[in-house]
Formats: sequence, C-alpha cells, structure tokens
Amino acid sequence: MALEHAILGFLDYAPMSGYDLKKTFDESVRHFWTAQQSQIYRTLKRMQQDGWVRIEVVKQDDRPDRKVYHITPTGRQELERWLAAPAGPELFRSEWLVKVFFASRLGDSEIHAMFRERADTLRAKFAHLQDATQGALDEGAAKCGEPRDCALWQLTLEYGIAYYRWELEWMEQAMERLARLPPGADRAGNGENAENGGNG
Amino acid sequence: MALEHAILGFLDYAPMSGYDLKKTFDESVRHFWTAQQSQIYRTLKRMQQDGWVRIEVVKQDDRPDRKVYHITPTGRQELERWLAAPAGPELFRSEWLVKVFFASRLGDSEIHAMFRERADTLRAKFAHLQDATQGALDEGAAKCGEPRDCALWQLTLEYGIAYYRWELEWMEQAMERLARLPPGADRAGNGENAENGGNG
DNA sequence: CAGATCATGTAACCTGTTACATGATTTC
DNA sequence: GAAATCATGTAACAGGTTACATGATCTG
Repeated sequence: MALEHAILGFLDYAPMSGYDLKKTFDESVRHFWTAQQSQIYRTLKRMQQDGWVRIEVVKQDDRPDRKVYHITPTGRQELERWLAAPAGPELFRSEWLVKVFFASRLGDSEIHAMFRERADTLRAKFAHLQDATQGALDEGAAKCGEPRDCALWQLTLEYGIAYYRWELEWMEQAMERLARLPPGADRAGNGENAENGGNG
Repeated sequence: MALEHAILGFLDYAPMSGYDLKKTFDESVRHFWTAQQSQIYRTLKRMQQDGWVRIEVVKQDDRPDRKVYHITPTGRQELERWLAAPAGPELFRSEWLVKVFFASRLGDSEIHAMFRERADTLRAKFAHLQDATQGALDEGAAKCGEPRDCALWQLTLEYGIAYYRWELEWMEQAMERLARLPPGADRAGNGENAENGGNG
C-alpha cells in the first residue's frame, strides 16, 4: 500500500498536520494518487501506533490546536525500504470505456455525444494539471530548492500532461473512425438505430 | 458503479454462469475493468434480489450444476438507462509514479533500475493485450457476427494498445532525461549519493 | 448573515482482495 | 500422483467514499 509511504515521503520533506497533508496530496500527486481526508487521519493513527511518526501538539489561541506529525527514524527506514522495493501494479478503471464497449445499442448521435463529453472532461483535467499543479510544484521547488527533487516532481507532472495530450489525440482519431461505425441490427425495445439504415 | 452494468452488458449478449462471466471479463475488458470471482458472485446475488437477472439451474451429471444467469426486462431497462447517463470519473493509481516522485534519495543507478523494471512490465502487458485479448475478441466477433459490436470492442482494445505504445515511448524519453538528473545533497543516513558529486 | 477556511475526527457503508471450503474430472 | 479445470460459494479483512459532528475566524 502506497498511502502510508506517500505520507512518509511528504513528512520527510517537512513536518505537517493531517490537514496540510491532504492539501499537499491534492496539489502534487493527485493525478496518480488520491487520498480522502478521513483516510489520511485513519492512516496517521496507525502509523503512530507503528512508530513511523510522532505527534507534536501545537497550541493555538484562535484556532483549534494543530497536531503536527514528524517522521521518526523507524519511519525513515521504512520509507527507504519501500523505495528500493519493486512497485505494485498500477490500477486503472474507466467506466467510460466500459460504456464504449457496450455502446452498440445506442444510436450514432448518442455515441458521438459520449465521446464529445469525454473530450471535454479530459481538456478540463489537462488545464488543471498545467495551471494548478504546475503552479504548486513551482512554489514547492522555490521553497525547498533541491534540484534533484524538482526534476523528479516535474517528471511525474509531465507524465500527466503527456498522458492527457496523448488521450486527446486518440479521441480525435477515434471520433474520425466513429463516422464509419457499422449500423446496428434491430433489437427489441430499441428503435434508436432505425435512422442508421436498420438491418435489412 | 459499473460492475453490475458490465455484467448486464455481457448477459445481454448471452446468458452465462458466474464462472463464465469471470473468464469473459478477463478476456475482454480486463485492461480497463477487473473483477474478482467473489465480487461477481456477490454482485449477481444482489442483482437477482433487485430483479435485474433471473437464475436458470442447469443440471449436469459429471460436474457441479451450473447457475445460468439471464438478463430480465428490468435489467435491460437499467442497462439502457446507465448507457445513456454520463460516465463516472476514471480511476488511476500508480504506486510506481509515487516512487518516482520520492526517488531523490535513491542513487542514479537505482532510479534507472526502477525505470527499466517498469518498461519490462509495460512490454509484458502490451504483448498480452495484443495476443490474448485480440485473440479472444476475434473469437467473440466470429461467434456473434455483429459488425457494430465488433467495431466498438476493437476500439476499446486499440485504446489499450495505443496507451501502452505511448507509455513505452514516454519511458524512453524519460530515461534520456534521467541521464541529466541533478545530483542529490547529502542526507542523514544515506551515503548513496556521494558518487554523484555530493553538494559542494 | 452566508459561506469559505482552518482543524480535528468518527461512523457507516461499499468495494476490492485474499484465503478458505468442497469435490469431481481431465491432463501431464 | 499432482496440478489444472469446472463450478459453486462464504468469511474476513483492507481500502476507499460519503456523511456527520464541532466550532472558531475570516471574507464577501
């Protein structure tokens, strides 16, 4: 499981609260690893029990106290062990592709709409990555100033950017091919395909 | 949730047992939607309670009885409703990218090994998709013979193939860039980076 | 005065994974 | 004789999502 190790990685740069961690996740690795706030708190609890982190309570007068988590030597050791171990399989799940797979009973116009909607979503995510995430990484880089870190952060960001660029290109190609999609045979309860010539 | 709808989609082509469904998933949509055997049985149970499928028990002398699941009119209606609705967000999680993000404390040689290992994994998955999945889809196409279905199945397969092709290209580019990775500053407990020039 | 931000979490639920249980037949 | 295939599942656990709970300050 990578969540606890990603947390170790971030805490190794700087001690943080659970709240800070959530923001950090969303600003840096969101496009390949997400974490819910509740998940982060639950995991920090376990990590503290395992001795990977220790808590420093920082009192504040006006706001609720902060619990600042620090990585421990044991935690740092675990981070290094994990880094050197082979990575687990990646997870990809696309409801959109499942719909494309079973889309034959839809009419051509509906299928086209499906693709256009998907392209819009991709463009929005692409823009967010280029603007928000790039901005946040630049800020982080300016603060920490370690060129080796920056280069690797930038590499994972560019993976995302290149991915969306590729997928948008693929969408265009696919939509051209859709124009030559064979018409469907009649199915009970679906008059949608009549416009495409029917089966006859 | 797409699992129950993917099941509806498959049962709409032909009635099947839970065991058959698992094989069908693995041979066709595995690269964008996986399902465990136990998950399929659990979901079929719920779908039967909801009236989306009905069970036909087929007795066999030599082997255990088969439970063949048929889609019901209610199920077919639900399938159509789902198909026309907008798709939920896709899910992507890559432990490998998390490791790249935090890899700066590793030495250059270890980082290179990480990339080479990843490329090997990608090549293996790519080969499986081209051979096994393409073979299974061709068989399915030969059996059902609906060109509209085939064209869409093929499209989702080619998405996978194009994806791996893109990712392997990206890996090559990234490895070239890695050759110019800035050296790391010394960190406590890690002598690994000394070979790269240290922080003078 | 409403909504965002800061800051903590818990509870319930759903999904996904792994292991276990059974037992016959077919293949190496 | 061992392992794979056919065929059904259950149980326990891990991981991820959503909703709820609290309460201050800051911004529009």
